[in-house]
Amino acid sequence: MNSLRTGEVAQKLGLSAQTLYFYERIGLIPSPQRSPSGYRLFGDRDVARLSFILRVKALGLSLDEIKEILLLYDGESLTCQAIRDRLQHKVQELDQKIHRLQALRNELAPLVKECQSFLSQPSPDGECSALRDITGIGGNQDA
Amino acid sequence: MNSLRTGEVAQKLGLSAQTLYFYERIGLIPSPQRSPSGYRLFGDRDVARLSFILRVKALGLSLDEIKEILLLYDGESLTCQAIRDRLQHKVQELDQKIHRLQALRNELAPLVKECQSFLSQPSPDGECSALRDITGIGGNQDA
DNA sequence: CTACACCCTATACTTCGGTATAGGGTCAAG
DNA sequence: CTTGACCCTATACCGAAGTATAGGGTGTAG
Repeated sequence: MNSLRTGEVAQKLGLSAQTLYFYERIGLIPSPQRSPSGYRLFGDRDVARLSFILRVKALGLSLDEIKEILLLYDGESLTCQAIRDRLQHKVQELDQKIHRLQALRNELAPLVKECQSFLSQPSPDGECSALRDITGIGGNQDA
Repeated sequence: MNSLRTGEVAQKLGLSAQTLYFYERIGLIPSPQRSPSGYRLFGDRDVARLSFILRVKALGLSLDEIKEILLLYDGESLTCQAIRDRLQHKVQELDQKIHRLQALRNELAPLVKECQSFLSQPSPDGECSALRDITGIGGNQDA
């Protein structure tokens, strides 16, 4: 039944005290016990819950997603299935995001190359095609 | 010299009027001309500038990055080199982001598989290893 | 003249995950 | 008793890219 104060927990987990207050405020963790003078006293379970939060957060889940998982946990209905569904959903989201970023990258990269080749070997008309592609007009479209 | 009012430009470009005000406020576009009664009148160049903004934004540059490019443009010093530097920087950023997301995905995906195999073929101890991995303890860590 | 669509400004609010600040209380050492 | 480290609450603020709302003016058709 060892209990730690806010600063100690913060230190131990690499958070700031303010972040702990914040997590409490948004309902990610329950209000811990208090000492007679009002200091928070975090028990082992509180610290374990926070560790869990940090572990899952490091996996890339948002605080809201973690909160949802913890609600299941609090209701003792944290099943393998429930976790699986959430993780799978997250993996799908990541896949989508990765694809979108790759598409973007593949659109951008050729433009860089065009610029590069123009710089090393300017075309006769003195216009970089990438610049034209992007601005949609010539070098300076005032006209 | 056809000029469009706010709503018409918004409609044409798929923005809201509020967004146009916003772009003006943050200095992304100059204040357009006004009618005697104070209505904004967007000329061809204004619309072209907005199109450019949207085109580049769709490539994934932030409004700040676009603003920076437009400053060069306004100073008539929008060189191929300047564009190239910015684009290349952006491509590098995208590469980093993609790698981080992929690392995340590769950490998450095996957990989903573990859950899957547990669901189809529960282990004798009745515990899903992924769940154990994530929570750090058993199904319900109160103890 | 009135209704209605459209326009204007200014301000506040949104999401996300906190951080920063102000203003005060508690506790142990010296 | 005072100093200093720690703790508390409440509130405001950050970036990004807008959205929403309030409260008012304009322009035109009936």
